[in-house]
Amino acid sequence: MFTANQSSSSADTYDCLKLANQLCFPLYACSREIVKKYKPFLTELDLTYTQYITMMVLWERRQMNVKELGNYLYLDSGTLTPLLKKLEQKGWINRHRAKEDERILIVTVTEEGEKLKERAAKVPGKMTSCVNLKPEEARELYRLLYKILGEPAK
Amino acid sequence: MFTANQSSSSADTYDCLKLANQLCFPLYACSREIVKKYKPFLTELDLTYTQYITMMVLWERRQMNVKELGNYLYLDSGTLTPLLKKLEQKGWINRHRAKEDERILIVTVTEEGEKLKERAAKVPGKMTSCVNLKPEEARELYRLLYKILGEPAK
DNA sequence: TGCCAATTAATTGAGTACAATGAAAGTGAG
DNA sequence: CTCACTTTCATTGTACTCAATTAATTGGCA
Repeated sequence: MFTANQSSSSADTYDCLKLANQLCFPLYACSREIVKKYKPFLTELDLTYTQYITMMVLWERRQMNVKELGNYLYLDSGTLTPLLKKLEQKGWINRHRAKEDERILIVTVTEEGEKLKERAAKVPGKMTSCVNLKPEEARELYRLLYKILGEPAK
Repeated sequence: MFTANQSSSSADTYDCLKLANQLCFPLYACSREIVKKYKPFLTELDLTYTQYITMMVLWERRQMNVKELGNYLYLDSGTLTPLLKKLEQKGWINRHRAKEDERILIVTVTEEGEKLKERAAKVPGKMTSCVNLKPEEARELYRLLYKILGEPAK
């Protein structure tokens, strides 16, 4: 069920095409609005949102290759390759090929990157006030989104 | 509350930075995954997702200016101007200035655009099988997303 | 061993997103 | 009336996003 039908008493042939009946649209709009709210906090750290979540995975795992990163973030090398080059330029990560398999590019966090983590730790707290959901609503939203993504929400 | 804390027995200083604790991330990933699922159906109509939701608003209202469109879609002229020019090229809309106020650009749907609507009406149904939420879950998701967007879910 | 299919990143091209700036058209207080 | 201010859209530049293609490397198998 991907159109959010509310009980329509007067059914139009094209009701299914009304923006208000789409579930995909608030998802799309909401995602962009949230990213926009992050922007001022991330700009302070010289990070874009995509760079931020990439660093987030790397801070947690210290070392990953491009394919693993892509699986975590639902991004492909077309997005990640230039993004990782930028993070390398900024001095937060290193990129080098695996000796045992030259196809694989390994990404690691530098010391500078670790320092950035300390500053970034303040970002999630600052976002708290930006969304007016009750804790149980946030948990339910989290569950539903991961259900769509086809992964157990743990 | 914008980090989706699950009861953490062993608290790490940096737990707040774990991807799994973010609510923004599944929102961002989910939005892109859904758009990706639309792609084959929309490609058939020679539409991108953003063009699709733009046409959706126009099919409903027949006539709108750029500012109104932007308010509906949470997009600005930087995105809409080139997009509308493309839709005009394809012959589905017309763009012309309002006589009473030359600043305002009015967008209307052409006859060809109306024909496209008939073909597009099949898209929402095709998406149905792509998301495995129960109807009440879809409604709840819809409500929560519009709560974040700061609008009543009607 | 040598070749072929699979794997992994990088590249390319089209299309968004969006902040910042620009330009033209209205508006309104003095 | 007029000039500063606002509104509206267009433009510019940076950064994704992703499908499709390319290139290098590896592993399997005849």
